[in-house]
Amino acid sequence: MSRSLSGIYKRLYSAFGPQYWWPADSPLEVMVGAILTQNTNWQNVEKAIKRLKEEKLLKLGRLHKIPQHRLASLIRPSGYYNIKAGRLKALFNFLHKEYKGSLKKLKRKDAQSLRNSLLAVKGIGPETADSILLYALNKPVFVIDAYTKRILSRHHFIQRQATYDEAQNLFRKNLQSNVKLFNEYHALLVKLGKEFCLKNKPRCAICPLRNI
DNA sequence: TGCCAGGCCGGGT
DNA sequence: ACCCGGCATGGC
Repeated sequence: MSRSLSGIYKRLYSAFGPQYWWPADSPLEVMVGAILTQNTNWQNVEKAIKRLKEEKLLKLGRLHKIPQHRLASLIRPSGYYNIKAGRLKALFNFLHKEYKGSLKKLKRKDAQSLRNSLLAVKGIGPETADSILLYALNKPVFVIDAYTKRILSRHHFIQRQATYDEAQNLFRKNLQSNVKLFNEYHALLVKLGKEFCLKNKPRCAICPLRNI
């Protein structure tokens, strides 16, 4: 039974319980965090977001106005700060221009066309786009990240070199399309990955999924 | 101490 | 269509 994706979900949920993702106070904060966490430890992202909050800057109007170099210095703890400041600016520009900062207008669009628009923003790739769709806009889209791929491949659900779309299709075809499920499942996979499925530990004797 | 973290882009084959 | 170097800080 655990050798199915829904069985694995049940096992993970039993082991770890709800993860309460995404840790943020607003959809905008989710979007900012989604870019800041690109190839970056979440702890560092928290430091950067804390600095933005201290300056009361987590509002689209303010973020859209501040100079990029100032934004870069504020998000410094998250690493790649010059690159990320540019990517954030591209996102803010998109939100401001296309939707005048209106979350309602954004959410009205269907997931597919929204995904395409997000992917057209420089600095937003498939994982960042899907994180925004799922965790900021509550669209039923499964997020694939490095942990998810590593876990799936180590348990022989996909090849090690499988593409993003291949991994995503696996979930899409084997699970009900459900925002709450996709939210919790991906969060649980990250939790598992951080604790038991590290890059430099190819075999893990105590993985909660070991006997699937 | 060196390795790694909730990716993505641009240039080269 | 892949493959690779670059981007950078902070924790263990």
